[in-house]
Formats: sequence, structure tokens, C-alpha cells
Amino acid sequence: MPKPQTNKKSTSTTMEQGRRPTSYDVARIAGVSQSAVSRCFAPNASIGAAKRELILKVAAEIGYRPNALAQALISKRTNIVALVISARTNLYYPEVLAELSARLNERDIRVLLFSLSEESDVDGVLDQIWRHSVDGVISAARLSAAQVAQFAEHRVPLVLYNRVATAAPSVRCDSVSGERHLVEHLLAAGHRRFGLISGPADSYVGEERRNAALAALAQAGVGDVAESRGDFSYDSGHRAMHALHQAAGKLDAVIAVSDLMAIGAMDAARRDLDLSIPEDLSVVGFDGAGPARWGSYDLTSVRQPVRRMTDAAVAMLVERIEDATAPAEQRLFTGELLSGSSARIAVPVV
Amino acid sequence: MPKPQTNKKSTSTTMEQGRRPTSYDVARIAGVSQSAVSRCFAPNASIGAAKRELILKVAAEIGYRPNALAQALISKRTNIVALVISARTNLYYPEVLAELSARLNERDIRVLLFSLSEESDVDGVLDQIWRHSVDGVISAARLSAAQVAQFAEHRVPLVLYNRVATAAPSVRCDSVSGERHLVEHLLAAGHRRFGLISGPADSYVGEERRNAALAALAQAGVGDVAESRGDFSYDSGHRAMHALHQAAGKLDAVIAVSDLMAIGAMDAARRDLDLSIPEDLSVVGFDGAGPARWGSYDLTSVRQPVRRMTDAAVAMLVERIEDATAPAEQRLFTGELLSGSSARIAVPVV
DNA sequence: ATCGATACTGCATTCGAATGCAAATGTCAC
DNA sequence: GTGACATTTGCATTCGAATGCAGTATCGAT
Repeated sequence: MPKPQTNKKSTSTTMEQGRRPTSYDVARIAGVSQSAVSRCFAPNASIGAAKRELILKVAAEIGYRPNALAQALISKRTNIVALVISARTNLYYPEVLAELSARLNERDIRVLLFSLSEESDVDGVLDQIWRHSVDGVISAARLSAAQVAQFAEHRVPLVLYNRVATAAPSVRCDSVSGERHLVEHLLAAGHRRFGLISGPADSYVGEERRNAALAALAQAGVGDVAESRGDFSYDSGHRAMHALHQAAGKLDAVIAVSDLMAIGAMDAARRDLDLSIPEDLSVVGFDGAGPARWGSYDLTSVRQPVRRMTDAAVAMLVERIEDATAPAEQRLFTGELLSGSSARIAVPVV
Repeated sequence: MPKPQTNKKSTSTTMEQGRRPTSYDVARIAGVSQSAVSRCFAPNASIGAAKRELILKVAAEIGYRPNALAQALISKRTNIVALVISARTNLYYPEVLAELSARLNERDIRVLLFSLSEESDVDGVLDQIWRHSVDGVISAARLSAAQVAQFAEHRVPLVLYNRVATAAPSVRCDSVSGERHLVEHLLAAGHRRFGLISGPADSYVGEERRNAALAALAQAGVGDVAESRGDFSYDSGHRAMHALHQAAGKLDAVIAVSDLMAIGAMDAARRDLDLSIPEDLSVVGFDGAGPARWGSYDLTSVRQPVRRMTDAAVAMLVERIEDATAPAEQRLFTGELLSGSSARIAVPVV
């Protein structure tokens, strides 16, 4: 004995085939109003226990699922976060992406992915982000100050991953302490002639690590450091090793600002320059990416605490989504020195 | 001299601060109807040139952007495709992901990413996919027959990437010809004692490659092949190499069904078993992933034509989105044999 | 001047769910 | 039985853009 139905749409008598069921369909079949159905799927909405059960039963029977688009349109909450990542620059990228994606899923947030290639039109990507009304954005790609400013204008919370901007919160791995540990590790092993494989001058982390390494070396009185710039790729590390060798002759140690370049450098040193690692040359990297720990490399590096960093990035973003006035914290994480066999270690005094 | 406005919403006199502009705002300021604004942003909609220009000018001035949610709700087209990928199983995954993402962006389609870990609840992911009314799905993850069937029920086009299902179109790299080439390459070099590092029995591509390799070997009269199963990870390749060595003693060649396992095997052979590659042992893989071409490995492998495969997957999906009756093609691509220094090559007869 | 064809333009409705408000119902005390 | 109060429930509106339909303007041909 269905109660009287007064909803406009409830008057249709049958459900067309092939259309996906809506809350009105559930309402009609269960003999309740559309609002009741809606309230069944909202947390702490006011709805009687008996009615709730009936509605849920009907919903399950006809396979009803709330339409995320309609929900988002009316509630102004999409439960979608955009992830902006530059593809390929870094070995470390797939890991970060997978972790961020997992952390977001845990919180029932969907991921709209923007994977940038070199020629990507970042402003076009931002345009899409605005159109889709995402709840927030995590960016591990370079954004100009003007671009970062747009986020504030559009009131879209932004968290930067291994980047900085004065106006936005960020999560980073401390380059200074990381490079200092690496340099100390190398100095302790008695190395004095250093080479540095840095990144493109416009890369934030690249420059930060470069400067941190140079500073740590300078502090120890090592001022004369051969440097060659790469672009974070394997090949560029390979080429940079050759360049260093040509320019500076015999070196004790090479510091690369990323694992992938360090790996390229190791291959160049061993295979082309006929150097044994670590006997003739020590090589260190940065990131602690998977391949760095493969047997052929066993790279001494600084492992970024990806799990903690992604946790923090997501937590910060969610906080700012929930409370727009939350402060724009900049969190710095300390990486762990992974000592591998790609660098000599200090001989303990017996 | 604005024309008379009769639109309901146009009567509000001022635009509240901080709200993002809607088509009504543009309409009000430009003195036209909301429909006119809408038509300005639709291709081949009927709208006068002068009016179009005026509207676009106003829209640009106030920074109007169509709301993708509202567009999707009414037009039943989200321009979003869900990408389902299992994270981490494969070195090759980040490349496929980046390529698919690039191909979709070129066609002005957004990507909703679902990166599956081992414990992921696939049915939960599908549930989210239905709720978000995506236009289509590309899956490079394992789906049960029942799950594939749901796509038909929900009328969501699906294209499988390196997987198969009778009911769905797919894009794959031919394991049979690939493994045959590898086997022929190894046989030509005079190898007779073979080891095989296969994948988990429930992996489709893994089994396909395994069976193809065994068949090619059997055809050449090699029936006795030592086999050890891995899980596609570096470590499992490493362990499998040890297992093969223990079980079968000296081998001429090891065929791994993925590059990552081949790399793990190479490291185990060289570093633990003290074998020279390719003098004492040839190793081949499959995929042609980036690290396979690093100097330390220079792996003989079959390179999947990622670019062509992702192109095809996206083209097939778009076709099926546009025309639901398009046939469910299964496209097979042939990989290219990359001959590296990880496997001996036939000595040419002088 | 009239008719028809063609190109614009606006009105009103639609997509599907959420929610403020008011009405209805239920509960309990006295 | 009455009043005070809390809990359910439904109505009507809202989010923002697309679109069928009908109406208007323009122009050329007759």
C-alpha cells in the first residue's frame, strides 16, 4: 500500500528499459519521495530506520547508484582532485603517482590525471581544471607564480609536491640535509676531487640540490667542483659523465642530483671510461628510486620518504578543502641516507 | 542598447563577488539570452557572427568558463575516460600510462585514473566508474568475465590493453611472434639448454608468453625447459634465476617473460652466480622498457610498439563511444626484436 | 506588396540529486 | 486530552548548461 505520491516525476508508471535508474525511480517503486532517497545516501540525514531499509532494498534491487555529476553540481563538491605531474623526468614519478593515487582513494577521492609532457600547454590544463570544479589540486609539476596565483583566484586549494611557491603550501624533501649527508659520506671516505651533475637551471629541486651540495662542499673547503648540467634523463647523466671526465680528468666522486642521472653516469664511467665503482670513482644520487637499488647499481642515495610525503600532501589538501582558511604550511621531510656500494665508505679506525 | 531581457535569472542586477561566472552572467552583461551564450561554445550551433563576437568578448572579460559538470549532466557526455591500471607490476606501466594520457588529451578527453594495488577492490572501482558516467574505459588491469559483462550492461565502452576477453575489444602485443623471434635468436646462437622465468599463472600476458616460448622451443625439439615462476618484480626475477641455477645447473639461455624479471635475473647471474653475460649465459626479456636499454643491461627483448598500441586503443575507444554498434575488434600488434648484448648472437658464416 | 526560404534568437524545459522550510507524525509528561 | 518537543517526511527550488520548438528578422524572387 504505497503512500500517496505527489512528486512530479513519480507519475510515470513504468521505467523505460536501458535508462540508468535515478533517485526518482527508486522513490516511485518504494512509494516515497525523491528527497527520502537522497537522504538515504547522505550521512547523518534525517530519515526513519524502516524507510531507510526499504529504500536501500529497492535501490539494490534495481541497481541504483547516485549520479556523481548531479551530486557535484548541486552540492558543489566533486570529490575529485586533479593530479598534475610531469611525465618521465624522473624515475621516481610513477611511485609518487601510485602512492598519491592510493592515498586519495583511501579517502574516497577520485583522481583526475594531467600528465604533462614537455610541450604540454599548462594553461590549457589549468583551464580544464577550472571547468571540472575539482575540489583541489596536487601538483608535482612546475607552475609559474602567475599560475599559482590563479588557484587563489579560483579558490581551488593547491598543494605542491617537491616544488615551492610563496603562496602555496607544499611538501618537500629536504635537499640541504640530504646533500649534506651525501657530501659528508663522501668526504669521510677521503674524496677530494668532486664532480657534480646538476639539472636544468630552471628546475627547482635540481637547483636546490645543486646549491646544497656545493654549499656543503664549500664548507669543507672544497671549492673547485667540476659541474655538468643534465636534464634528469639517463642519457643526460651518461653524457654529463663524459663531459666531466673530459673537463676535469680524474675525479674521486660524482654527485648527481637525481638517481636516474647517477645511473647514467655509472654506466658511462664503467663501460666507456673503464672505471671501477667505487674503487676508482664513487657515485651518489638522490631519490632512492627503485632501480637505484638494483644489484648493478646499488646506488648510494637519499631516499625520499614517499609514503610520509604523500600522506602529508593529501592530508594537507583535504584540510584545506574542508577549511579554506587553513594556513599554508610548508612541510619539509628529511630523507634517509641509503648507503650502497656505488660509493666508498670511510674505513673505520681499528 | 541591450535588447529586452526576459530570462528569469537575468533580472538580478549585479554579480555577487567570488562566485564563478555562469552563462547567465555572460548573458546578462551582453544583453542576450543564456541560450545564445551556450551556443557560442558549441560547435556548429546557429548563432550570428556579431553576437558571437560580443558574447565571446564578454565571456573573456569576466573569465567565464562553461561548467563541465552541468554540461555533462544535460548532454550525457562527460568527455572523461577512466583508465584502470595495476600499479607497479611492470616497468612498462608508467610509459603506457603517460602515452595513453597524452593520446587522450590530444582528443580533448580527460582521464580519471584508477591505479590498482594488489588489495584494491575492483568492484568498488567499477562502482565509482558507473557513478561518474565516464564515456569509456581503458583497462590494463585484470577484469573477471563478470566484470567485463557489467560494461555491456551499463553501456560503457571498454577497451582492454594487453588483456583479452571474448566480449570486449582489445589491443595487444603478439606474444607468439615475439617469443618465437626471441627463441629463434637464441637457437641461432647455438643455445640448447633453456631456462624460463614465467609469471603468475593467473596473469594473462604472462601465460601467453610462457606458452608461446615453450611452443617455439618445442617446435625446435627443445622439450626439456627448466621453469621458475615469478611475479613480474625485480626481486622475483632475481630469485627465479637462483632457483633455475639450483634446479637445472648450467644453462645456455634464460627467457624471462618481462624485462624487469630479466633484469633481476641478470643481476643474480652476474653478481651471485658469477656468470658473464652473454658469454656464459644469454638472457632475454619482453617489453622493451626503458631500463632494458641501459648500458648495464642492454637487454635483448621484444619492444612493444607502445605508441601505435596506445593510439589504437584510444582510437578504438573513441569509435565505440561515438558509435555504440562499432564491432569489437581485437587488434594484435607485432613487437620488434631489440637485439642487445645480453644475448649471444649467431656467428655469421664467413 | 507578398510569399517563401533561410538564418538567428529566445523561451521553457531538462538532466539528477540536495536541501531549507513547513507540515505531519510521534512521544512523553502531566 | 493537551501542550511541548523531537523526529520524519515531502514540496519546491536549486545547481548551470543544452536543446526542441516556435517566433522573428532578413532577403530575394515574383
